[in-house]
Amino acid sequence: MRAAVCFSHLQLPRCQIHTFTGSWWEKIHNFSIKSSTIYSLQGGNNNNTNNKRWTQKSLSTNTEGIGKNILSSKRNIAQQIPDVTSFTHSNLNTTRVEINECKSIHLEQKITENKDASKLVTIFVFDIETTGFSRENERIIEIALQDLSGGVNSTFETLVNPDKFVPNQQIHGISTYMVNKPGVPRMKDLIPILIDYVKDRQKPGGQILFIAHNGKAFDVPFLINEFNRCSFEIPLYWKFVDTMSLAREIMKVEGSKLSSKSLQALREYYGIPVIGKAHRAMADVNVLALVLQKMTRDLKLTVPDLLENYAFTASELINNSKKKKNSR
DNA sequence: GGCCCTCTTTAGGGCCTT
Repeated sequence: MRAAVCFSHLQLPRCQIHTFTGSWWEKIHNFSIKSSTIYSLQGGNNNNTNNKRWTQKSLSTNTEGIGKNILSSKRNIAQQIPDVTSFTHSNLNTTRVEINECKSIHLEQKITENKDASKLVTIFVFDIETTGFSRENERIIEIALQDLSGGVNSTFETLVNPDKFVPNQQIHGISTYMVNKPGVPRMKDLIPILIDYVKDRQKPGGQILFIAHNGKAFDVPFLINEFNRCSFEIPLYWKFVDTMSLAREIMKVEGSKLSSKSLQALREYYGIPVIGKAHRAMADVNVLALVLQKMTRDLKLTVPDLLENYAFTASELINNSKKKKNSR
């Protein structure tokens, strides 16, 4: 089994990707707030509001450096950003001050929350290869995960013994001989290892987010079926995001030339070179990690945005499926 | 199978995943 399960050890090509992905959420986060207006208090004693000066900080330009400074320390906001406008407390009526105070609290809280939330979420891009499309009749034959935080052991990939003939070798290049042999783990043996691996990567008190392309319709239901077949349940705290939803949003953007929502079309759209053999799990994971970066940048999405607006759990998927079946 | 779009919603076709 050990021969087949592979954890990364900072091999050069992967390391390059991880270095890139390790910091890109922060860049996305910076981008998302760059057009915000931030109000902060400057000067005076904190107990004497009459001496305080309300300063409006516009972050609308050149965020590459500025945004990083903002995120690195809220206290640095006033020092790093040139004033656009400033006015004293005494020039404002009470209502205006209250509104500004609310804005200040809200925006600074949001920045802090986004930053903290991003740090607490372990994001895995993942992909599976299977013997076919039917989750009932087909089996997983390869799984790959990439923890976007990077670092040692940030990738996990393994072939899986399906105990059946592989009829679609022409798609992924995985033959019956490659997987139906000793040393290749079966799903029931692999699941506990996978759960432990994910748990090990989880930050204290943090969340787990899996991201897959067409995951809602294919990867996640397939995983659910395989877990059930092996008498396991997908942990309740695992959340999933389907990048197909993001691709649809990209297509709606005015002027978008994206004509298809397939992973290959997205790769070409963003000018990402082919990385390894398409339809091998880790190769597709590497591509999706880069595509995800581009899409979230274009849609100005933060990690909290993904969790709030796009994430779903396995149980939610199961319940929705049941409701739809009952309504037919 | 789920989702979206439309010549739709009491439906059907196409895309996407292997």
